[in-house]
Amino acid sequence: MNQPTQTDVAQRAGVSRATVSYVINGLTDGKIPISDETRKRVLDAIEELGYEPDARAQALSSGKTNTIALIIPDLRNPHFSEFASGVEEAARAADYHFLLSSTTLISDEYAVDVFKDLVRRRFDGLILASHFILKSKESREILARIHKRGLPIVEFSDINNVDTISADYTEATKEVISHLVSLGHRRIGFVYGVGTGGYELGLDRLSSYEESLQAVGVALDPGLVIKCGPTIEDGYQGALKLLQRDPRPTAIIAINDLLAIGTMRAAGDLGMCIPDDLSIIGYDDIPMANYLLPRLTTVTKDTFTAGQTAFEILMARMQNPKLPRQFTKLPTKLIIRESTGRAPF
Amino acid sequence: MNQPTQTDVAQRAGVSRATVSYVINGLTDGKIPISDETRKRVLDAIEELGYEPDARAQALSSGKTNTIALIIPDLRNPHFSEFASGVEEAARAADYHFLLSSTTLISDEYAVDVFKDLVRRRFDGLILASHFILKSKESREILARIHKRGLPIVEFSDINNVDTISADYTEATKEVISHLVSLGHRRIGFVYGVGTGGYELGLDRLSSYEESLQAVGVALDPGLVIKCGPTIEDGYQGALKLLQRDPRPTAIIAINDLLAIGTMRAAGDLGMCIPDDLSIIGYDDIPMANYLLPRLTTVTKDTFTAGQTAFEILMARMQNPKLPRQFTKLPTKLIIRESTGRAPF
DNA sequence: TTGTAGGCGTTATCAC
DNA sequence: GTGATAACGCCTACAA
Repeated sequence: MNQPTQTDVAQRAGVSRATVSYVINGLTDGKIPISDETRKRVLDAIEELGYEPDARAQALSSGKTNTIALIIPDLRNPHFSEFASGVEEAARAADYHFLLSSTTLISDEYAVDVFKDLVRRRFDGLILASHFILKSKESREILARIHKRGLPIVEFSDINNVDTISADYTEATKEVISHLVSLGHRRIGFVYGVGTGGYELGLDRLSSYEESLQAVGVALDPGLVIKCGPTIEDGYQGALKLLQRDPRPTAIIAINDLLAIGTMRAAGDLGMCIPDDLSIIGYDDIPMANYLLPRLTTVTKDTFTAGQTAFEILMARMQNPKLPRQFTKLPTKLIIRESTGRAPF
Repeated sequence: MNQPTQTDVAQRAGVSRATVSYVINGLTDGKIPISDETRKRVLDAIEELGYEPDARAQALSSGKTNTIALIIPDLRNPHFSEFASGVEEAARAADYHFLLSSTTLISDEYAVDVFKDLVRRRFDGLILASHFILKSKESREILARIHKRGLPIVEFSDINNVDTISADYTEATKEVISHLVSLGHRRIGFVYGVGTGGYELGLDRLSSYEESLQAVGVALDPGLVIKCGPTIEDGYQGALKLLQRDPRPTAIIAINDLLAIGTMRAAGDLGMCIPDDLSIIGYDDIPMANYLLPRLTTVTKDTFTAGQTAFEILMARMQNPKLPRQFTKLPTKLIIRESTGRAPF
């Protein structure tokens, strides 16, 4: 691409390069050392040439990249694309460039590549929604290094010594359990996912599940907990296994809505009716959840807003690196819809 | 962020900056003018410092950004995130950086901003899956300008004089219609979306719908065609309207699976059973389509692969700008699942 | 085999 | 008010 440069603009306007630079970003200061006539000539030249400043050169020269990076595990999971949209819009509103990468559910080396690639582009702040990449020693090192250099980071979990934003599922999961128990459920299955590198997702929800169950005096049955992969199909397979046990669970909790959808399908394939034969609950409240047949009971956390919030925390840290470490807990709430009902027997 | 620089590496290894540069990218040539001993010293220094070259400086200096950009309308539509994933993986495999932006379903000015932002970062090639932004005169100008400068572009439609990749829905839509007609349907509704700036999506499918219908001798009824927005909720509302007509359609075609899901929900809310009371067909075959209750009959086009293909076309163009203009038609296919059945009356 | 020097498009610091 | 000039981090002849 051969975009026009400042020099082109300067020539066309018959001024020096520095003057062009002043016109472009000098007016932010109260001091405006440029005559109106000159300024107009420059602006006209910019307009005619379709000049846009080269952000790379600006960054190089000024030391400010004006860029934040976001790493998510999978672009195709609505939960994360929702989150990413929130971050993107907030970043753009604050005039930040936005680099989005997904580690995808491939391999650990892939994640390391993604990380390195990002580091090469340089950025002023990082939002990390991928626990995955922390599994590999190499990426942990990269992360530790940039963190030590003072690069602001907001993380979605609690692994490193950085600002943290996470959903607090404790209360909501307690609600989930008491909702189910009050409907007569006692055998409550749990489906959770494993990502790349064996990192387990939803352990927070799992422990809440166990605690809440014990709190209401229901004995734990390890056979009711299924660990599977992160895709819908994985959820489907996991639920299938769970439902073929005897006695089978009368309700299943899945750690996200995708897995819950797989679970719904599994129930359907076994000829069960939701919620009459089986109650199902997910987490995330993806937009689609409210349009499924039946509408999915789920735990919401307004993921789009979470993305915006993550950016705000990052922004605060970038502006003031000395801020004490921030822990942000997002509120979650059980949304009771149509996929839960009385226990069948 | 204060990453170490080439200079740091050079000092630590006790060599000049140029030598470091050679070690980093000189070995790709057959010519390796560096002694093994020196090379090792340099590589060690890189390792110890955790040095990663600054891609911006590299780009500035070499003139090659090694970056492609992708613009999609909405990150939250599984169809596009699928496509984006395909592009991202292909790009990464080819060692290209990848800039993803979504114009989101907001405003036209927003889209222009996105576009300008991208131009500032400079890139070697562009994949444009957002017709939206072409609606605004300003963005058309930007696009025309960078195109005139010889920047390779692959587009998802046929608007400009660039390489094009698009799905050919003609055959598949013909299949859709004959499938429905053979099941006894005569009143077949059609739900399509309108994006930002009034740009109409799915006009190709609409005209195929009309032609195919006439070809089998079914009279067109404009009242059976509903134009709505692009979200699930829009599809829901649109279908609701359609279904409250008298006589109501016995089948509905939605131009994408999201709208189809909204349609399914609308039917559900009106107490209709799918497919006994109403048949529904979508387009895109998003992963979820095969897990819905009932499984959605849809027209597939392997969107992930489409993303990879788009990148390959772009790559070919970048390597050889003189290539004749490429038109790539993606094959589509009707996948009959459970959401279509005999007409009820 | 290695080092020197100029340039990529900016910004920022000086003089004029 | 405006115009040189030195960085920024890297690449690439060309010289040593």
